Amino acid sequence: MLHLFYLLLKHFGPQHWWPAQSPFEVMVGAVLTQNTAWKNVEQAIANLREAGVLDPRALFSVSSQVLEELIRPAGFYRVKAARLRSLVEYILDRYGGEVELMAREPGWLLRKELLSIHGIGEETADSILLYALDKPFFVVDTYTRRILTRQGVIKGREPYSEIQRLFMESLPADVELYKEYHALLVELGKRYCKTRSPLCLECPLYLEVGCG
DNA sequence: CACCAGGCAAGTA
DNA sequence: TACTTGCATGGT
Repeated sequence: MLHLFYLLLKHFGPQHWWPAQSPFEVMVGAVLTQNTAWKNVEQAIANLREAGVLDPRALFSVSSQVLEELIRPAGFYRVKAARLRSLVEYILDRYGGEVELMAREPGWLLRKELLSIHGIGEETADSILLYALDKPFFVVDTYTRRILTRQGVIKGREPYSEIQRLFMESLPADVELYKEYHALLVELGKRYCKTRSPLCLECPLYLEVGCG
């Protein structure tokens, strides 16, 4: 697993994810990017910033209809508005809206709490834990699954937890490593492993490790 | 025109 | 546990 990381790092260079100005913005982005191109999320976040609602209290204070219009470019805007509300409500109730306070809790506890929020599944929870709160949880997304399947490392139908364990049990629990690794997998996936084409001859790893 | 994007929940068997 | 469907905009 580390070998693949160094291969990707050498080829693509550091990705310095996640683009955001605050941990809360990362959380919002994590929800908005669910099954959605990041480009669309950028516009939605820009709208939220212009409206001055990129903090828990302000976001909770706007009406659902206004919120929906602000995030419309990110798609699924009705369900996502409700999901953002659920997330923000949790941060306000449990931590008084203070993300810094939240970040002091142990990761295993936060993960359990995040997963209990309606609209936050495993990938979104881990994205928040890793990129917003600096907790060492590896993020498994569709690209990760696709790339590992093509590498022959997994069969493809394994549950999320199993794939996550594969990384976390073979890598040191290093936040920066996890951040960079996931970002690199997404970069590889976006550029060379789109759709279900069985071969990707353009793939830089094709010759080196047989990314077919 | 079809297909995809940094998922999740609810329903069905 | 393992599929299937709805959610929706914007880019290729």
